[in-house]
Amino acid sequence: MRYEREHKTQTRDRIVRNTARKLRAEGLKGPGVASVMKASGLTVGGFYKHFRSKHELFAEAIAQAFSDSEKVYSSLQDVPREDRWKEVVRRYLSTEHCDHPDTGCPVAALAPEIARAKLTVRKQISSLMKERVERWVEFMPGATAPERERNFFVIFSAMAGAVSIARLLTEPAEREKVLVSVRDHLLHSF
Amino acid sequence: MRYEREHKTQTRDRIVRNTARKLRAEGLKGPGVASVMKASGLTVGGFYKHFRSKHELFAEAIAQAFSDSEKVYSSLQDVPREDRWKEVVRRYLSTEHCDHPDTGCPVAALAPEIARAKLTVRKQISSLMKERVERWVEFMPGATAPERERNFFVIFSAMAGAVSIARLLTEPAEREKVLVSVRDHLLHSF
DNA sequence: TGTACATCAGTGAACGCGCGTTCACTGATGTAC
DNA sequence: TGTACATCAGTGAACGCGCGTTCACTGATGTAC
Repeated sequence: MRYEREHKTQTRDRIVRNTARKLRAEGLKGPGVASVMKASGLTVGGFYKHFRSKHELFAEAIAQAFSDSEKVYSSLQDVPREDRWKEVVRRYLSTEHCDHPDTGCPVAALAPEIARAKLTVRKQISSLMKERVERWVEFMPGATAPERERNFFVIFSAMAGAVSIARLLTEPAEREKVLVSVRDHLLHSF
Repeated sequence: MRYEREHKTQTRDRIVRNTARKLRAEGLKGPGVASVMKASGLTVGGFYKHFRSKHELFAEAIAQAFSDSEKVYSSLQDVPREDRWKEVVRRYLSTEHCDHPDTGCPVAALAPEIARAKLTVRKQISSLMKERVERWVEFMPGATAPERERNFFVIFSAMAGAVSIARLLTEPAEREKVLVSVRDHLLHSF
């Protein structure tokens, strides 16, 4: 079977996207090569036609997870500029997000594992984080730019922490209590 | 060689403590049986004289990590009751804590991985978390008990999130900015 | 008091399994003649 | 127009290594006689 021009690129992209989800669901040491290929309807052997190594794929997949989670950004066009951060807080601290790590924020799902990764991966993520800060800071509450940056760190830390903690609790009522407490606090203190 | 009465218990305890540190440093899938035995000056073979399986040890070690991190509690006797939570915030968000995951808070070091663990482990951690809440709530800021509980969730989420995020950044100045921003915010908004 | 035996924490080699990687092969389609 | 060959994404078996677990063995000391 011979394929159309774009076929290989599309397959590669599909593998990266599926891996981005699997990593958030199963952790950095969760999915294996066979598993990510199967998730894309392929078999192990073909893997090295697309990637030099498992690490190459994983690095791309983490980056993909970061840009996935930037999609919220574009879906916020209708919301007034000054209310956008509140909408982000509501969505980030929703039961929906808490229950679906695989399509959610990679920081809440993977931060400690990324912190232990090789320096090259960490550097890459560090700069993705920097980009994220720059993109979001303008929507944050606060009178001056440095103040908005500090508030970004506070809001983002509180949200990521809350979701990480909620996810390790087993009782839905407890999980909800954490999410709601932090959500209410953030929405009322800026 | 035959050993004194307490020898075996002490050895077992030493393995658990070393594993508690290794898990926070290397993650739940980091250290192997050989590695934790070596860290205690022993060889692989003896492992199953102390534990039924690697999972049994790991479950105990996570619990150990939780009770390790409760030691802060007892070192706070000199601090006036109403200032204790501030001292906890300062220590939790210190460079010292950020740079030493292995002796630090297991939530900041392992939360997402624990969230993915087997239900039995998660249930155990869930109840350890509940105990932690109960122990700390009385020192939290707030007029009423429910308010103090909500504030505990906010403060703890923000601290754990900040340290997790700081740890994945590569530049010390950036790490510090996150820690300081969150610390100042928490100390000034309750 | 002396000797043979039991005890048991710890050793180190071996086994089996999962996983990353390699490799010879497949087979449908485009191209050369 | 028809036929032989090249291409190349994908297949599936095999290899090697690490790791959890098992097991026969060690050797120092306590105990029985």
